[in-house]
Amino acid sequence: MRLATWNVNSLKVRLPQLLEWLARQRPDVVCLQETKLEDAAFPRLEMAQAGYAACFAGQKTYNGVAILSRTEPRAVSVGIPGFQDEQKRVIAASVEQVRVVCVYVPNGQSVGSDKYDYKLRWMGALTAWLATELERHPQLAVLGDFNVAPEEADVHDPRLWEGQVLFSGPEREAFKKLLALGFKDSFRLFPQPEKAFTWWDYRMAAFKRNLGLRIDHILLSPALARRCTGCSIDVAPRRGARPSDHAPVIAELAD
DNA sequence: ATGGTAGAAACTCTA
Repeated sequence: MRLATWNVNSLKVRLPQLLEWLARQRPDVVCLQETKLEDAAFPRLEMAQAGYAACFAGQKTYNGVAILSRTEPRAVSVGIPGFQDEQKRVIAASVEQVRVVCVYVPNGQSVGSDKYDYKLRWMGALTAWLATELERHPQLAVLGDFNVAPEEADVHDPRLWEGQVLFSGPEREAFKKLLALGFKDSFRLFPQPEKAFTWWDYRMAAFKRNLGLRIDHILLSPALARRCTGCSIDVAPRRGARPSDHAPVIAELAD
């Protein structure tokens, strides 16, 4: 089973790129973030024609998450239970025997801002919820844009980013607490090239200079981590015309 | 010293 995540930064704009990428990579499950679409505008038909069922939770202008899957997603749930949030950032569904959680963690804007506090509260609520989900669903995968670079190796210039949003101590600690539940960062289960990133700012020719961060992750429960045979970042879509600022990440699970 | 770019929407906010 091939599991993927991609922050598309507007599904409306990125639909042609997504369709081309689906045809090339043939993933079984794809978690999308920043769809920026109300549910009525979700391109259900185009997805069906590409061979994918979909569940989605969107809103106008900002946020919005979706799960595409080759087979019909079951037991779909939206949001973090008990955590009041107007922003559409979480959708979960069962696909075959795997419980899939798609997350779009708040960006946080800048350290000390209201949005940063919201990000840390949000990550705390996510962690508490996932602790219970792990017990309910041993085969659990959490995929998405976490807006946190966990380690120095995940940042093009750790000294420059020290203490900055996406790499600050409290954010990295919050991410560590998530891993402490038992999840594995699938990317780090395997040898990887140096300076492997999933996001590059649109500005200052950051992609061309590979000034990126690895903030999109595929976390696997212990049972799924044992089945994982590979994880990689596909930078090809970031090179193309009118790209998202994020590249997709793909993990492979043995049957 | 607050730029640089992209997206959505509406003359600004978010990332």
